Amino acid sequence: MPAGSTLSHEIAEILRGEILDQRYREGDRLPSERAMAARFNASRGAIREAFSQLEQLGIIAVLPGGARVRALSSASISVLGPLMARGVSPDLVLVRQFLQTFGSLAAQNAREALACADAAQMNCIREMVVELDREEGGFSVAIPRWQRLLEYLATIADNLVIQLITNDLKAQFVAQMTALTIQPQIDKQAVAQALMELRESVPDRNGDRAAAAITAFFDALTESVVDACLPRHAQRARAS
Amino acid sequence: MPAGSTLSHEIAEILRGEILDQRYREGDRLPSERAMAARFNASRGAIREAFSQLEQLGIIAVLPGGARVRALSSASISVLGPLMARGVSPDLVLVRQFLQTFGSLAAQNAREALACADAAQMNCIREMVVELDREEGGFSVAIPRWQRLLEYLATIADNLVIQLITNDLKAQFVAQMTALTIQPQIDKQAVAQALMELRESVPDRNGDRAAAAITAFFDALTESVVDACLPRHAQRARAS
DNA sequence: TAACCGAATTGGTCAGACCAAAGCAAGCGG
DNA sequence: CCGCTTGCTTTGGTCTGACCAATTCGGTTA
Repeated sequence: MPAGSTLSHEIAEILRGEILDQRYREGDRLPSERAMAARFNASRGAIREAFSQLEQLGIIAVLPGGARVRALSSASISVLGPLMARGVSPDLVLVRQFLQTFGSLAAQNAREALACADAAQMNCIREMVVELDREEGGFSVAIPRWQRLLEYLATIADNLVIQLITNDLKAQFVAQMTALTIQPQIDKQAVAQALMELRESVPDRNGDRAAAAITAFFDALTESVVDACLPRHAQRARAS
Repeated sequence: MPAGSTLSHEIAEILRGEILDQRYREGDRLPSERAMAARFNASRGAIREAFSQLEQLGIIAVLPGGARVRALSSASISVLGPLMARGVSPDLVLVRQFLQTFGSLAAQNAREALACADAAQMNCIREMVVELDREEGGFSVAIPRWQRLLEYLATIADNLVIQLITNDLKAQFVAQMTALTIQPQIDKQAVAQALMELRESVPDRNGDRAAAAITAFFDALTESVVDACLPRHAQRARAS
């Protein structure tokens, strides 16, 4: 995981940025390994390792005759982080898409969790939902509680596919968000509504309804986060 | 994407299999690069490239002192394919999880698509839904139609995050499924129900309901596929 | 027993070399 | 003038052997 610790990682990082910035267009042939070695004052081995990483990222295809830039749409999730971080501030469209997607997966986790939780786990869920209802503290207090609930639901659902995806997504996204230090003004009414639905759906083991509640929560969260980001974008536009 | 074309890819593939088969336990140190080079009768460079691929896969961490096996839960999505294919037939739990997850993402696409489609696109969607309702042909005719609809919804939603995820998922999964040649007996009543909900929700632009319909479809699909796989598992158990 | 130190090991990088395949341009024949 | 073949050049894939810094590990010492 240490990104820029070794030379080959650093080189890969630089090239990744250049490719995501469209400095090489899709289908273009990258400069040869030897040329890259000369450019970065490195050995061919280091370049090859960097290329190998970019290949795993899905943004280049290295084949005899030259390495070629692939379409962004065929890349791996791991490009999302760099992609979001490309500009001065994260791309709002991507932020929205990320939160919505994350919400869908969380909702699915809830669905599965309610379908397979045992009595003790159901109790625990109910307690966490009640806990969520206590209103003291604002955004910074409520969010960690939601996180705990969602993580617990994920534990119960035990869906490896979702877990692997959210791993990747978190790795790509959390760094961006924590660096933002924004203060979202979340729509309390919408959250209260979602919470009520959640509280009612849990005892009934109504997975679909719980999923809908979590989706509603993420809808509200998405809007608030995007809104909170907007001023920064205006700021950036002014600066440039 | 050529998997076993080069030596380093082949080595990576072998080692990946051994790691996923738990031949090295989590946290274990892998044999050194030099030892691997001796084992595979290859150069250290080739081994290093193979290790680099496994590192990008998230199943090992290579750091000074030795390469260590990481927890499966911290791996990348790309291990799902090899993981499912490990046994003689795909792991049913993973198949179920995969389909459910895929369904969630498809449902989210539908939600977003209905929220942002223009008039022409709405028309197109409506037509495709009607097309779906024509009952001639069985599973093998209906599925491609659903695929087209879902893909079209994905095009309209234009959610890059979901697209990248489904890219990975498809790449991991499709190979497994097509190799199965199973004949799922899908619950026609459930599908009809979902279809009706879909048909009603589209004109209203009711994204939530459309999403629910698609989720319901995938629930039915999941059950039918898993059921269709069961005999094979029994067969496998008998054989071993 | 516990802290310490040094030798062996390990990953990271470099240099130079060879091969097979792909790319390319000049030259040939039509 | 066009099209094809030839042959040179470039490119990726691999190998060898070497050096460095950091980690590991075993034996020694307090």
